[in-house]
Amino acid sequence: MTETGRQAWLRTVAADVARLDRSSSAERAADILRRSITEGALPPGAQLSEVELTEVLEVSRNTLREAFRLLTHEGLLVYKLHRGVFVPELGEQDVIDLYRLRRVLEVDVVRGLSGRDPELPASRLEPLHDDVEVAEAAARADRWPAVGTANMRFHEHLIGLADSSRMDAMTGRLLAELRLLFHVIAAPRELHEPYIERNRGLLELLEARKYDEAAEDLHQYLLDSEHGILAAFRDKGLQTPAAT
Amino acid sequence: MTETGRQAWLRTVAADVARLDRSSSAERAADILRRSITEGALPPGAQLSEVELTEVLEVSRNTLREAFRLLTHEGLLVYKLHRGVFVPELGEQDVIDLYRLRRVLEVDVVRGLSGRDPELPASRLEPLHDDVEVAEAAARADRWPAVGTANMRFHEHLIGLADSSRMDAMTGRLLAELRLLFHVIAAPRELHEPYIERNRGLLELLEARKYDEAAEDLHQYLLDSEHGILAAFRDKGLQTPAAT
DNA sequence: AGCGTAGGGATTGTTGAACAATCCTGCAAG
DNA sequence: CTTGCAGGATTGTTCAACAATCCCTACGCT
Repeated sequence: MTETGRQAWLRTVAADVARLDRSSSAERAADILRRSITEGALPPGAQLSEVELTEVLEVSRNTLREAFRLLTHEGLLVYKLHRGVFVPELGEQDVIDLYRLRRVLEVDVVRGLSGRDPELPASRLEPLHDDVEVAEAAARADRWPAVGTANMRFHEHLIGLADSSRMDAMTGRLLAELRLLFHVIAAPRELHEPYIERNRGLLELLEARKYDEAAEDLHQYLLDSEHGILAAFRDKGLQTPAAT
Repeated sequence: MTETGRQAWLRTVAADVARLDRSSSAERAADILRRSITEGALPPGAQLSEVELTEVLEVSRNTLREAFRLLTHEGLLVYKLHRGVFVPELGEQDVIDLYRLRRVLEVDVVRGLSGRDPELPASRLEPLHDDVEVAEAAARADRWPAVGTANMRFHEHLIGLADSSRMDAMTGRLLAELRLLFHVIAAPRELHEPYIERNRGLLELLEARKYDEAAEDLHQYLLDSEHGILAAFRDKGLQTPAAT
């Protein structure tokens, strides 16, 4: 095992320990709900009944409501007063909003890599490398939702290069909302396939330390991705839900 | 915290409880705590005891915990599992992190004003105009914390020009955290005074539709502000608290 | 003395029930 | 067809009790 490989393993273990350490019932319930939402089991617009979920998740209503609050903060649920919690229905306006923020944050991170005092160690790019390979393997197995997950993780790791905890938190939320959008699109292959190759290309630019070029590439990448999602939206005839 | 200091704070809260009759209990409790934190009555690092606050705020522990969650989402409190809630202690690293995000977001908003299809109506700048005048009036009355509040509102309204709900939410949180930092700085006048004039200057550039020039000005503005806060930090000998 | 460890006290985490407030549904009157 | 009004169901809020965990102190060991 290489030295960097060992460090990657240690990071994994440390992450697991941290996950066990923070085991509160509300967060466990939130984890389960988060997966149900991001994997599409709970479609946009669905209502989450309190009594029903207390039975399934085996937690009290108070704890469940705390889990709701956590997910509300992540943008995966919305409260409607005296009516309950729902999986949000995002529209074209949300796509535009989300991608504007993605472009601002991600492009700035890449551009900021050029002026670092200690130059970025090559080992920092390994998680990105792994994500690309996972995506390629999933594509060969025709598992397109897994490709989408790997692509998203690529962008999370990309933001992680900035060493900004607040950027990490914001990105986590943005990508969670983006995942909501993916589930209303019928063609996951057409949606995700082009970006496997583009992620690899971006990674190669980063490895070559051509940061400004990479930033320009990423900017166009995100514009294209936004355009693709908007086009899929219009094909499906989906409209922005009426604001309450 | 000294015993007399704590009692003084408790009296303040009790007065607030008597004055505020409206609104739900959880939000009312959150309102009182928010003011206590942003106005400095609860210093960074202070622990908020549940039983003590239930007595003072006259709510149940569950309701109080609900208020804690609301404030946690705003970045004004942090949870430590099985240890309680604390007012976060921010350090130099947080200043750098917060200002990096402020620069990225605010400068992008201003730069994005140039390419709008319907040009920005002059009326959209009115809130900014009001904020500047409020700050100037507060300065004449030597009310420097109020100057800081008005300056912050100026930047909130600036971000609001982008019509992005997600940027608004992020900015609200960033500025709340920033306010936490102000209270460990002894000289509010030196901290806030220079930016009254700079806000007016920035506003005039916006009114003249010189958006690129305004973006450049704002960029330097935020660099200077960051530098000032970091300098004040080092004068006080404050260090970044150890990460848990 | 120094170190590790077990117990006690205090604090937080979680639960279930109870009650109030609000929304939705269906029906009847105009 | 619209309006108004019960009735039932769901959410909003509170409370008190119990379980789990942490911190601190005192004890025993080397």
